[in-house]
Amino acid sequence: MKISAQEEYGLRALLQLARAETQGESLTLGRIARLEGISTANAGKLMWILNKAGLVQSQRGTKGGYRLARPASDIHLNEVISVLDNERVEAHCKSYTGVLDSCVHTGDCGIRPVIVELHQIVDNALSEITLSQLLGTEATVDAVLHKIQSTKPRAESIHAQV
Amino acid sequence: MKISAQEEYGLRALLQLARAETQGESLTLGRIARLEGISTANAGKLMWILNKAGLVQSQRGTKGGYRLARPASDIHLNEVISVLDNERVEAHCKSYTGVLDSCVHTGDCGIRPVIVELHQIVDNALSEITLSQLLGTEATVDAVLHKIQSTKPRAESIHAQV
DNA sequence: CGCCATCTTGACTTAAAAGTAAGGTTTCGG
DNA sequence: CCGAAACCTTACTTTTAAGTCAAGATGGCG
Repeated sequence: MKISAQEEYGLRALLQLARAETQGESLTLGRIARLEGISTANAGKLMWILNKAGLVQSQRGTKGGYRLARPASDIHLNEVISVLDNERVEAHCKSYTGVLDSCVHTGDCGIRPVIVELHQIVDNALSEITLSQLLGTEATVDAVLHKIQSTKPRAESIHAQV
Repeated sequence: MKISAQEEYGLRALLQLARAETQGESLTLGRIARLEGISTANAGKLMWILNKAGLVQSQRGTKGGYRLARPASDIHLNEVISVLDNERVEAHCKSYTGVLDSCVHTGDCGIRPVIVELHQIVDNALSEITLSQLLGTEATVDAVLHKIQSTKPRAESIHAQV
């Protein structure tokens, strides 16, 4: 049970956009990538998904970039996670045929209800948080960029462990 | 944000063991594999992890098999998930150096607290469920096995989608 | 003792996610 | 109308998780 890389980067990217929005700015891919600490190619893929899902709007050409498609106060985290949750696979039981309730364990499976409930709990918790609510503790785009630039490079492949 | 295959199979395997326990039985790898609809090789790997973590006890040789290391009423789902959560990677931010609080976004990152809180919510929810609580709605081992055997084979690679 | 059933262990293969690269398209500004 | 800035799209590579295989170790039972 963990958050995927796309989910985490997507949340943070949207938060950066929300922050930029308060200053009437949009953010280019390169800028988002630097803010996130990922490659522009990777950021491009991410933003394309968010764009397709209608969470952000893109503007091509000079002076282009991304901005939120809706007010930050109207974007709830559960929607973001839902969009980025890779293919939304939620159960792995190989005895499941793809048709709801047609798992051979149906009726005998005490685990599936737990998974469903778990998903609802997470969704409820995230649905109560909007991007604008997270803005309070955030620094400005420029401050973050400056901090990142003044930090020495490090390996890309290190993951946070708890 | 999804449950991994190991987590799901592990939960169900432990539930099968809890059910067997009520009849004073232990379960062999082959039996667990059939109950789960996975290969014995895969089940072996899974059970070895649970064994190493002290959740189950194994007995080799004739009349061997697995049984719960503790009463089902004493095994909470959060412990199971924790053991099976692959390497327990919980954040993907590549600007994170592996030392707690040393992410370049620290202090500017509004997302990490959300992830931490989310994890706690899930853990709390799971910590209130024990294996024995799930037993109520379960059929007997024999009933499940019979049902599985009477079901036609199907592709292994189909995943549940919601 | 010796054999069989069973778990153990590590190496290997396959499948999925993450990340990269490159060429194409659109827009703006001169 | 041209060129640079910026996004779009597809294909490819790398990494990680999932699943398989086979040889080894262990315990029970005749």
